[in-house]
Amino acid sequence: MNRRNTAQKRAVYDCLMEMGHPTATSLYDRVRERFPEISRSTVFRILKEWAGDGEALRFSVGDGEDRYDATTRVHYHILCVGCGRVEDADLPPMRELLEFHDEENGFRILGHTASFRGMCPDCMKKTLN
Amino acid sequence: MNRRNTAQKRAVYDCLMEMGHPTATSLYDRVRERFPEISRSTVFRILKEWAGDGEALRFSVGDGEDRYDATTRVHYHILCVGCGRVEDADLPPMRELLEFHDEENGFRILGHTASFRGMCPDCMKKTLN
DNA sequence: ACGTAAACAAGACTAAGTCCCAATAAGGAG
DNA sequence: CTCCTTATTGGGACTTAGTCTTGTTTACGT
Repeated sequence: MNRRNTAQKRAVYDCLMEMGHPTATSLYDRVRERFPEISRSTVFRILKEWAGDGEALRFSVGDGEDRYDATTRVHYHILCVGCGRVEDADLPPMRELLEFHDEENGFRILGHTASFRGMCPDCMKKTLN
Repeated sequence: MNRRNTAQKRAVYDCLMEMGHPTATSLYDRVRERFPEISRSTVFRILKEWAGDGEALRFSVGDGEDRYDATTRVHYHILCVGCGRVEDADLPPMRELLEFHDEENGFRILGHTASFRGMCPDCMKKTLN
C-alpha cells in the first residue's frame, strides 16, 4: 500500500526531468546508461503508475509511441515530422477547449489534448537540398 | 502508377463511411462480415495509402490505436473513456490553433489536432452504481 | 483477348506495451 | 540495529498494432 522510494524511481525521475517528453523506450535507454541493471518492465511500470496517479502526463502526438511529461498542467506539444523531436508549444491553454461542453452527443467532458505537427529549424535546413 | 478500383477498396470505403471513426482492426472485422476473404494486410494497406494521399484522416485519441476518418477537413474528436466510442466534437476549428506560429522553437507549423476525453451518456448511466 | 503492373492474400516480422512470478529490498515495528 | 512484511524489481513470456515480403491474382489500357 505504501509507496517506496527506490533507486530505480529516482533514476527514472531524473531522466524524465532531463529529457522533457521522452517515449518509454528512449527513457529506458537513457536510464540504462547510468543504471545498467534496470529492467525494461520496471521503467514501463513506473511510468504507467505515475501517469495513473496524475504524477506524470502520458500523451500521444500521433507518431505511434506514447510520451511522458513531468509537467502535468494543461499545455500543448509540437512534433517535428522530420526527426520526431517534441517540444512544448508556447501557447496558453485555450479557453474554448477548457470550457467545452458537448451538447451534441451528451458526453461529460473530462479533459482535452492538442498537438501540432511541424518541422524544426534543423530539419528545415536539411530539407532544402 | 495508376490507381485501380477494386472490390476490396469499395468494401473498405463503404465500412469507413458507415463506421465514422473506426480503428483499422475494427474496420477489418466489419469488412470481413461481407467480404470474408479480404486480408488484414489489405485493409491496413488501403487505409495507409488513403491517409498518405490525404483521402482519409489518420489520427489518435490517445487510446493506443490509430483511427481513420473519411472526413478530412479539420475537426476535433471526443473519446469515451468508458467504452472507447469516438464522436465528432461540435466545435469549429479554433482560429488560435489554425494560425499558431511557433516563435519559441522556430518550427514551421503544418497542422494540428485536438481531442477530448469524456464519458458518454450510456457509460454515465452504468457508472452511477 | 492480351500483357503488364497494381493490388491482393497469407503470413512472417517488428516493436510498444502488458502481465506474471520468483527474488529482492524498503522501511516500519520492536 | 535486526527482523518482518510486502511493495517493488528483473527477467522473460505474451499480446497486439502495424509493417513488410513474396508469390499470385486481377484491373484496365492497348
